[in-house]
Amino acid sequence: MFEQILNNENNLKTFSKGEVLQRAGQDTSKIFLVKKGILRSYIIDSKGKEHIYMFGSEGWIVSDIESQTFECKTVLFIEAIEESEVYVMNQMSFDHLKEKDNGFDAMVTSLSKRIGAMQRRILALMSSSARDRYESFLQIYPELPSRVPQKMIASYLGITPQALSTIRKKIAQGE
Amino acid sequence: MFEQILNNENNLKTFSKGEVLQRAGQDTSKIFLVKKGILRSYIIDSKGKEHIYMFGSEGWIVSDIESQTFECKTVLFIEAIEESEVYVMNQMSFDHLKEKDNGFDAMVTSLSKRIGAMQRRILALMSSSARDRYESFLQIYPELPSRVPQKMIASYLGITPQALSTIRKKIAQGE
DNA sequence: TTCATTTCTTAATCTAGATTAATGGGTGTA
DNA sequence: TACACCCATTAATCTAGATTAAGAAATGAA
Repeated sequence: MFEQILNNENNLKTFSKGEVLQRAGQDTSKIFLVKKGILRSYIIDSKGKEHIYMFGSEGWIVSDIESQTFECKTVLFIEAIEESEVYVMNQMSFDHLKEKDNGFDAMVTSLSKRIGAMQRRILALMSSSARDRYESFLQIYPELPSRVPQKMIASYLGITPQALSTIRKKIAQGE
Repeated sequence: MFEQILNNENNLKTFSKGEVLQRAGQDTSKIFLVKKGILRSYIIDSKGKEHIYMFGSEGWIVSDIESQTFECKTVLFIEAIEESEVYVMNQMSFDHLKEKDNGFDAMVTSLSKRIGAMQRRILALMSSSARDRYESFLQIYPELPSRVPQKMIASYLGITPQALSTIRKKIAQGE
């Protein structure tokens, strides 16, 4: 959606597997638009445990929107899971996008879609079992399991790798 | 934020306590801006259990943004917890808002704020205990406990009323 | 290739919160 | 006043998933 507007090579950067694009505690969050590869954003809780907030593959925007909107320190880490090509913007160049043709419209649509996805996630976390969440995850992101290690999928689902392993086993055996 | 733009009496309606403004399974979601009172939106899961997705008091917009954006059937119920005065819009009159002065800008800001709140909620559901979530709830919404029954707060936190009751007891006794 | 590191699996035990059930307190109504 | 209904509390039991620990399989580096 923003690709055409953005498609210049100025701010296109390549990150290698495992490279951290942003850490928690920074003053402002940059905005990352994934051209190729996969990013993950996550928090580290008081016990030192990682919880994946979202994956972003081709076409997705990854950013700490909360810290950006409220101008407080970032809470999310952002890291490349694969070698990735990413457009890197700061808040200023992002604001610039709005002024362009249809920039606002594209932004409202993009934000609304994200809210829709988050709504589903919140409702699922509150009302579905880990297994049900895993099965919807497979339907919504069929390509991710082959690109993302299972322990990260577990972290996204809000469970431990061990729990995911037993769920997978039960599914493999006749349900 | 939208109040000035919207402040005409045409679409202002009053709903009494317990009245349902919208049910799941409808074709389109209306958009409700709360002038006075409190609404709640919730799903009913496959076991018939309610899960509160959000509360909306004065100044909040309550709507099923997902169904609206993707033009699919509504999944959320919306109900008045108190007698409430609410501006009722459909998608068309909402689109109209964008065209007005600063309409787009206000919308992007409003959507970003909501995403920030949802981000916190998702991370809390994944990484915090029920008690921690209750304590942050009290900080963020200090006025709600006096206006909303506890079983609804429990439903918002994703726990049972019984569990909330024991948490409250422990907090009341020296932590 | 070998060795080291990380990931995945399996199993035993533990725990936060669900479920079930019973009791007492409020509130509205007749 | 009494009755019905809803809400909050307390307690006993149950369970999904966490924790801990150990071994197997995959990955990567030299």
